[in-house]
Amino acid sequence: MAATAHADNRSGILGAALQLFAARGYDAVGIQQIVDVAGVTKPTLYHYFGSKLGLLEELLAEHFAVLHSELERAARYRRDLPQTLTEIARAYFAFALAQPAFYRMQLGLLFAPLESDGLKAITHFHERQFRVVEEMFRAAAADHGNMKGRQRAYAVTFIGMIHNYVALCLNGHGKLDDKLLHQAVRQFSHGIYS
Amino acid sequence: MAATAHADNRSGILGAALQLFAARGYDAVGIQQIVDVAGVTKPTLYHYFGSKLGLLEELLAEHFAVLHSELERAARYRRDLPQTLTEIARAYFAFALAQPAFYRMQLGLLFAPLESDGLKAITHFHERQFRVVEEMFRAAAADHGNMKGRQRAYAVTFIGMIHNYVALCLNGHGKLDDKLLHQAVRQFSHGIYS
DNA sequence: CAGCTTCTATACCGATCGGTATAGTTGCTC
DNA sequence: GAGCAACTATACCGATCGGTATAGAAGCTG
Repeated sequence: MAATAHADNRSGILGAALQLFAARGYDAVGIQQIVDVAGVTKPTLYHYFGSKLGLLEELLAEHFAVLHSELERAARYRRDLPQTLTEIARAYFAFALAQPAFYRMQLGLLFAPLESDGLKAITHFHERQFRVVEEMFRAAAADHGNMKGRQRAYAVTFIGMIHNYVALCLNGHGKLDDKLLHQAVRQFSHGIYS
Repeated sequence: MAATAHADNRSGILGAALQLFAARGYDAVGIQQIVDVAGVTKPTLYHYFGSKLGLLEELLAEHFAVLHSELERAARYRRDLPQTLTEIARAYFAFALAQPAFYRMQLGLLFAPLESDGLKAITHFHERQFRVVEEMFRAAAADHGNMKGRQRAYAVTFIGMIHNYVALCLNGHGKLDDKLLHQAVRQFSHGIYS
C-alpha cells in the first residue's frame, strides 16, 4: 500500500534524523546513517526532502509549529505578569518534556556558528519566539512603568533562562516540575534576594 | 630557523582552527581547510596535535587558562555580593571582547549534542567555571541567609545569563559595556521589577 | 663530517561525504 | 489492459573525510 508506506517512510526518516541530530549534531551525522536507522535507502530520503538541509528544515518546521501555537496561547497578556510568565515557562517545559530529543537539538542550534547551515535554518524560528514574548512584555509595560524600553532584553533573557533550566534538566541535573517552574519565574521577577 | 618556524606553524594552526571552528563549527571544518588557511600541510598539524580532537583540546586549554585565572581572581568573595557579581561578569565580558572568536566557539560547544566530541572536550572546563562561581555563592551565603542550598542553581543561572548577553552582543544586538554589565547584575540580583 | 632530533612536504590510504542516474515496482485511473 | 504518478532500490558519481608511510630538510652535538 503506497499511502501507508509513504507516511511510514517519511515519518520514519524524520524520526531517525531527529534522534541522530540530537545525539551527535547535524554536521556529524551522515545521510547514510539516517537512512540505515530509518530502514530505507537514500533515494527515498531525497524524494521526500530534496537535501540534507531540506530534511532539517522540515524537522524544525513541524516541531516548532507545535511550540509556537502553545507559546502564543501562553503569552496572551491578561494583566497578570507573573501568571503569564509562568504560563510561558510552562509551555516551554511541557514542550521539552514531550520532545526532549528535539529540544536538545534546537538548543544545539541556538548557539551554532554563524555560517553554519543549522543556524541559518533555525534563526527565523527563534526570532519568532522572541517577538511573541517581547510583545507580551510590551503589553505588560502599560501596567509596569519601570520596564520601559527593555522589553526586548527581557524577552531574550527570559527565554534564555528557560533554555538554561531545560538544558540542565535534560542533562540530568534536576527535574522539569512545577517547583522548578516557579523558582525560575520568581528568580526572573525578583532576583536572587527574593 | 627551526625554533621560529616551530612557533609560527603551531600557533598559525591554532589560529586558523579557531577562526574556522568559530565560523563553521568543529564538525563542519576539515583538516585540509585548517592547514590551507594556516599555510602548512597535514603532517605538520599531526606532528603538533596528534589528531583533530587533540587540536581542539589544545585550543580549549590555552584559551580557558586565561579565562579561569581571571575568573578565580574576580570570584574571590569580599563580603560584597553585588560587587563580586559585577567583577565576575566583567571578567567574562572582557574575555569575550578580547577573544570573540573563541567565545563564540565555546558557546557553540556549550549546548552541543551529548555524544559529540566537542561537548566531551569542553565539559570539564565549564564544570570548573561552575564550581568557582558556586563556591563564591557558598561563601556569600553566610551573609545572605535566604539563598540556602541554591548556590549551584545561582551559579549556573548567572553564568548562563552572562553567556546570553555575550551571545547577543556577538551577534550585533548590543554592546558589551559597563552599562550592560550593571544591567545584567541588577536584573540577576533584583529581577525585572527593580 | 657523522649522528641525532625536530620538523615538514609529497603522495597516498580506505572510508565516507552529499547527491543522483537508471530502472523498476506499486497502485490508481481510464 | 494502457497509461500515469508516486515511490523505492541498485549502483554509482566526484569530492572530501581523518589520518599516515616515507622521505627529506634543518639545526644541533659530538
